[in-house]
Amino acid sequence: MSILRLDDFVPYRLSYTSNLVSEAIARTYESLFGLSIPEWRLIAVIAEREGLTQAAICTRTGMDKVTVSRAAIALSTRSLIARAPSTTDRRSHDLALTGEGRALYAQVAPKALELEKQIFGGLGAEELRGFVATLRRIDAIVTETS
Amino acid sequence: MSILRLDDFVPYRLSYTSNLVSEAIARTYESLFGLSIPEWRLIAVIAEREGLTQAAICTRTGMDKVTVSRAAIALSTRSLIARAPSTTDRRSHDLALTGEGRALYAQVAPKALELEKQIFGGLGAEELRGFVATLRRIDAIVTETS
DNA sequence: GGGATATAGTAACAGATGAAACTATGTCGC
DNA sequence: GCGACATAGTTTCATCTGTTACTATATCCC
Repeated sequence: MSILRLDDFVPYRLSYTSNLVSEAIARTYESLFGLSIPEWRLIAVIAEREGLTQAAICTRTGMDKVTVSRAAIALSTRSLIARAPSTTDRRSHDLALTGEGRALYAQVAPKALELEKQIFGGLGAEELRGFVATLRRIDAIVTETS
Repeated sequence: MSILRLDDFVPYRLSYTSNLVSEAIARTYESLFGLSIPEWRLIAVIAEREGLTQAAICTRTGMDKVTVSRAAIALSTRSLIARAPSTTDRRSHDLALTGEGRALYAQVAPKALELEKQIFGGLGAEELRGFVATLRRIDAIVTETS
């Protein structure tokens, strides 16, 4: 680690692999369901927990509020989510899946898990657990550093 | 891995962490040296091996040829790299660092290693080795799959 | 309760990114 | 050696992304 070879430079490797995976997944979501990655993420988090506001989604997922806003508008236009003005704070909207949205989720979720398995299933269970644990540790380091 | 929670979804975790790291690094390169990530990568690979063509850089780094072209033009404009028309193929240019480019590299490289250490040094040596090995394994899986 | 400040969300702008079209050169097969 | 196809690199364009500015509502504190 004391001389610089780009090919061994960890930030580079991380970005490289992440792009590879993201591209593969984005292509699939786009072609099968017409969803961008942010849109898919919104659907996924809302499915887990109805009634989230956009701001809540931002803090949960680290997405930018503009990205979330755009995704929410797009999904709402396609009637996949409903936006009810929050009763307690009229600035925010509570987001929920519509019937249509839930139906789509029921299709996307298994496909997502299948993709995950296709890509990461080749790793041993132990290796995968360690990998994800390391990712979370890196998150913590970067977050507290900056 | 059989029910979908976004927070445990590996492609999501990977992308999340990679973005965190990339942003931190991009900020540093930009503010200290006025370099974008693609520009920095070009400098790094050319420093390792003078005389690469743009196409060679594309295959090595997985960057898009347009990205490489733009970075090469920008670096050339700043006189950080020189582009000599290849003697064997007049379509391609052999890229090399100028004195100025080498001087910049001499500043950037230690900073890059320092950043790497700051972020990844907190992991155990064994953990880090395993992490990078897993990244490479994922590359192989995704590449052969698609 | 009313002015200063913060927050939710959107809009407008600016920069980055990649696909597709294009130019110039090279290679192959005949 | 010449027509067909491939490759290096740039330009164009359409899209995505984030920063900044703005509107509307909420909160704080005197």
